Amino acid sequence: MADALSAAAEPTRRRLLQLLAAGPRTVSELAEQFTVTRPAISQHLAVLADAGLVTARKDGRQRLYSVVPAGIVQLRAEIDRFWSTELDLLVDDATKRATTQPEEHRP
Amino acid sequence: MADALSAAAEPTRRRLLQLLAAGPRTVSELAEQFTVTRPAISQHLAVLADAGLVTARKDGRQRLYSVVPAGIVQLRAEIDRFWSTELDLLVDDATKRATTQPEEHRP
DNA sequence: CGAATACGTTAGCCCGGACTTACGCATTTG
DNA sequence: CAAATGCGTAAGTCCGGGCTAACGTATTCG
Repeated sequence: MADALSAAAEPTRRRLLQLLAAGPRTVSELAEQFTVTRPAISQHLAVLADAGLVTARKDGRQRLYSVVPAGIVQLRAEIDRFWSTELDLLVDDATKRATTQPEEHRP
Repeated sequence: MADALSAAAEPTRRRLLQLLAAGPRTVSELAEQFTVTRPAISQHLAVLADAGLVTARKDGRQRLYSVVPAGIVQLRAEIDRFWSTELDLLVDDATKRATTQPEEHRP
């Protein structure tokens, strides 16, 4: 099982996860949203599946892909582990400076 | 300026950002923490700089790299934009099931 | 049964990315 | 000034990732 964050970071797969977050979708439905071919989408889905982020169940001749909640939790954990407290403090600092002290550049 | 999330997702660069979050570091200090060579780290730092996530200032013959708060804010925004409400709900669901309803699998 | 549909899979291409080695440049130090 | 240090950069290698085209497979439908 590959690194969930690396798998999810790729732009096309990022978008796929967003689409699947709204509910299960077939491969064709997903492929419609992109300019690349359907096989390309299938391969991206395979990467996401390998990372434990999505799963598919057969439905007639369709394959219905869904997000795997446990995988999403895992992904969230990876993001949070990356996003250290120090980075949070930097964000707080930056937004505070931008909102309360807009004129701090003096000669 | 490249995609901040794609730039930050790469494992080595992820780690670089974490190290820099703790405070400014020289290239050599950073390179010590990795097995790859110093030029490799320099190149990774260049990618992060291109994405607006880090910056360097000259200090004698050293180059002191620091995190750019505005870039981190931008990165955070990208993550949040990716992390849709639906994904949040899935996480809530999954954790709730795991903590309050551990025995929900019945025939 | 044969055609059509909805896939996954394979093979192959190609480009980019991660890496190393070697070098060049500025700066400090003796 | 010369050596040493701390870098960035250039050149070249290599491998993997994303893509397409073509094919194989299961399922549905006429």
